[in-house]
Amino acid sequence: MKSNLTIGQAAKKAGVNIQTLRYYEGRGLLPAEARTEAGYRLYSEESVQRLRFIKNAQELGFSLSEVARLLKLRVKRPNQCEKVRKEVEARLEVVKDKILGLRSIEKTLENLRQACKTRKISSDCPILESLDNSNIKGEKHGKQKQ
Amino acid sequence: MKSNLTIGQAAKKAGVNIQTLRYYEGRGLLPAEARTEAGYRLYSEESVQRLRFIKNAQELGFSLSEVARLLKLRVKRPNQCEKVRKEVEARLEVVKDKILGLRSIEKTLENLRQACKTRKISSDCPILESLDNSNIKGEKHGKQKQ
DNA sequence: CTTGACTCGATACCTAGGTATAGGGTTTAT
DNA sequence: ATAAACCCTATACCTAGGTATCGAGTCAAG
Repeated sequence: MKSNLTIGQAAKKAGVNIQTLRYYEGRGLLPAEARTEAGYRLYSEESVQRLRFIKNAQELGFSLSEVARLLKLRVKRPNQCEKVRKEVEARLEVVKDKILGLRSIEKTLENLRQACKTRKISSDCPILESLDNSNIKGEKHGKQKQ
Repeated sequence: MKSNLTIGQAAKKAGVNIQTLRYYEGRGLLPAEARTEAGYRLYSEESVQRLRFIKNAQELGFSLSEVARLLKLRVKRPNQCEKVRKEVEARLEVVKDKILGLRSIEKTLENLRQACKTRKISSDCPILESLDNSNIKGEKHGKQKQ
């Protein structure tokens, strides 16, 4: 189905503000698709899906420009494969780093939950143990000495 | 060790701007600890650890107020256990949701990488398949209105 | 055919999270 | 003992990501 929603309907379906759609269009995150005779924007289901993707990705710590990079990923012509593959690898690394960071927090929280059950006092801040100095992530911007 | 760093040293160690430390202090993310006679702030290793935690957590999509909630988690007195445990559960749920979202993107990217290798054309945007309606969690998106 | 809801583009405004600057005191190395 | 390099508070400014408003056109219902 190619539902052809008005901007208001699309916004409602995606759970965002109308102005946000126009803003995203300006930023190239949402294609400037069809219009009615009168110039009203028309949206498809895919646009709604895109909106939801954008919102979800933002919650995962991606900026709008990072989201744009993710949305651009696709193999349009076979000879571009290598270029796309490289970009996919790069995005994948970022995603995997984030997962590691979250896993680390998750583990700490689970330990803390356990500590709660056994009523063990934690004098210092346990959450600091996750994501600490031993920072999992790439560290390509240089480290510092102690 | 209680290294007692100046604000500049602490900032450098954590890889952030000096003003950021003062800003965080204002927001209650960083304790307003000791000062020298002249009123210079002094920081411990733990403050540096805190700064790094904050920065990492931001990359994972936590706002500063969410970071504050994470940093407050600890069992101070045994009779507060239940309250803490509840908050831990809540944070844990958020973290697990984020992990699911990222896993979904990860999987899609890995499929795409595979598709690259076999030079398979993807006419529509594959990344949209992740995080879509498949958004496992409880739909807290309630708002709009122009 | 009018009225209310909706849309348009353009512009102004807002919040979060910083970053820079000004004016003044402190510490340190020369 | 003086200049460079820090630090202080306070205030101004900046970017990202929207959100609200304005005047004007459009559409659907009565």
